[in-house]
Formats: sequence, C-alpha cells, structure tokens
Amino acid sequence: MSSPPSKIPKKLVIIVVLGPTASGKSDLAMHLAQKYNGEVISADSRQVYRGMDIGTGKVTKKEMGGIPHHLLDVASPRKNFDVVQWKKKADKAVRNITKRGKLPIVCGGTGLYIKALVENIEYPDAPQNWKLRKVLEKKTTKQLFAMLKKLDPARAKTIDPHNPRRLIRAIEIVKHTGKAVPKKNITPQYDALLLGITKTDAELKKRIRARLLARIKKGMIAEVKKLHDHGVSWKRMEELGLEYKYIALFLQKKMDKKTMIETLETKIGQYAKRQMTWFRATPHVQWITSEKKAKTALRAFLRATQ
RNA sequence: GGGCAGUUGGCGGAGUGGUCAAUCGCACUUGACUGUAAAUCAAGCGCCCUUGCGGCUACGUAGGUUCGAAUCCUACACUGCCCA
Repeated sequence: MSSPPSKIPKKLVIIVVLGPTASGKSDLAMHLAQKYNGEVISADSRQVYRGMDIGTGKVTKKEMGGIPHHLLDVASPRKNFDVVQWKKKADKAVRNITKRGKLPIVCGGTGLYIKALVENIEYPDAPQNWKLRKVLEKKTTKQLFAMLKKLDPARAKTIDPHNPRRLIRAIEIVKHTGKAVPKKNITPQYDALLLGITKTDAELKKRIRARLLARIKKGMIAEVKKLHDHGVSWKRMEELGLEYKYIALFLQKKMDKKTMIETLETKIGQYAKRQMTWFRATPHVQWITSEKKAKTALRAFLRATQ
C-alpha cells in the first residue's frame, strides 16, 4: 500500500476484500471482521436485491455469526440499482461503522463499485433518463457515435464507439447537463488496504462447479420461481444475469436442466475471468494466497495508519 | 442385400469450379470499462513467419478430370433414414 503514515488530515480507514466469484471472499471478510472488530460492507451488485439470496451467495443471518453486514437487501429486484446509489450508502456505512469504533471491511466482486468507493468517483449529476434511452436504443451504434461526436467531441475520443450502452449514457449526460461529460476527479477519502484473493484457474473452476451444484440443491431454482411469482419479469431476470438468467430460461422451458447447468458453469467461469481482468488493472492490490497472509498484511496496514 | 442422404476447423453449421485458411454462432485467449457492471463492448483464434495482395498443410480416405477442386467423377470407409 502506498498510504503515507499518519500525516496531517487523517483519513478513514477501510479494508477491501476483492477477487473473482467463488474465490472465498465472504469467508475471509468474515474472519477478518471477527478477529479485528470489523463489520462487513457488501460490494456486490446483486446482493443488494431482496429475495436474491441463494443465487448471489448471500450470507445467511446464521452464517454472519453476529457480524453486522451492510448493503444487503437494500433494493427491490424489480427496480434498477446502480453505482451511485451504492456508493452513497457505502460511504454512509463506512462513516457509521468507523464512528462506532469498528473496522469497515468492504467485500465483493463488483469492481466498479469498489473503484467508485476507493477512488471516490463523483459521477456526473445526470439521472438516468429511461424515456430518452428508449429512443436512443433504436439507433445504431454508428448513429449514436455520430450524435455524441457532435455533442461532446472530447468524450467521443475516448469512448468505445461500438458500445451502445456507454454511448447512450454519454449522450444522456450531455443532454441533461448541457455540458460535456466532466472529467472525473480522483481525491480518495479513505486509506484503503486492498486484499485480492487469487486462485488458479483449475481450482476456481472446480469451486464454481461445486458451488453451483450446492446452490441448486439448496433451492436456487425455487428461489427464482418465487421471484417471478413476486413480479420479477423474465426479461428482468435476464438482465440480472447468470443463475437468474439461465434458471429463468429453464423455467420457461427454453432450455433443459442439463444444458442450463453446463451453460452456467461456463458463463460463471467467463464472469470470473472478466473480474480478474478488471482487478488486475486495479492499482495497489495486495494479492494474497492464504488467510494468514491476509492477516499479516492487515496488521501491518493498521500499524501504519493508526 | 438394395435405395437415398450425409462426412467441413474444438463443437454446431455455411459454402457447391477460381477472389476460400474457408460466412456465421458457440467455446477458447487477451483486453476495455466516466450511473444497468453477474451488465455492456473490442481484438485474436490451422501452422510458419519480423514483414507480406507471404509460405506451408488443410474441407472422411485414395485416385481421377481441370490451367485451377472443399466444390465435378470413381472407388473405399464411416454415419443416418428408407425398402428387404
């Protein structure tokens, strides 16, 4: 870590446990919380939704063993949640936990959320405009890119011209603010220790498969059915991705069970890869291979910052 | 035993005389990431090579026709359906 030892304005301290799916983040975070008087903040874009438990690997009340967990079940799966909302709540949780003299331990695999928190990213003040998006979604990426080029040439230079989702958001921002997309300013507000869990590809693959089968046994399919009964559309389920998407396809008889399981294995594996691509590019991560090493790193970090 | 259909790259599946190392989808590898991030998107993907409108080997096997074949002909092998 590059955090300078006790200089003038003391920053709040956070621990971040990150890594690909099925790498054992939750367990590690929990153990660290137990040992170092911490509380866990989930940095998971799907665990925020109520009723999405087994499929997201959300820790149960029992498993929490008295350790408070934040940012779980804070949104309806029928509605859209996003980084900005998450960051707001996470910042609040960090302050709150710190105030009570506990150590905030952020744990999750959603790289964007972690980045937003650690780097203190201020997103442009432009709410999502679904009406505009609906119109823009009908256009080709070429047309979108041409639009953006006119509205915000600077952003057009850096954006991926093939990615409709980004193009639409960029246009949405300019349309709303009337200005070009502002440059993000990075002024971290926390002293963060980033602990990354690594596993070999083979090991991760094995864990993904085992976990998938265990979840099915635990009633994950029934969970998806229940969500649908409670008004989560199949379309929404597809957006939610992975287990929710493919189990939804299975429940609609668009896919048989065997295919569903096989497909999920590969899709989850691909997801884990994408996560690693992101985390590899994340600065200041201390990659650890055992809980012992995590603890050593944590102690050193606390010594340096307190 | 007879008839018909088929055999293409890891898989599915186009191509039916030249511009085909071979459309496309999947998988795989690598990567991007300014409010959906479990999402969205990009590049690569026979072998060799520094390069190239480059070389080599390839479309079941073996021959043949042709200036030229994954594409036409013959035989063989295997697979599927139909008649015995």
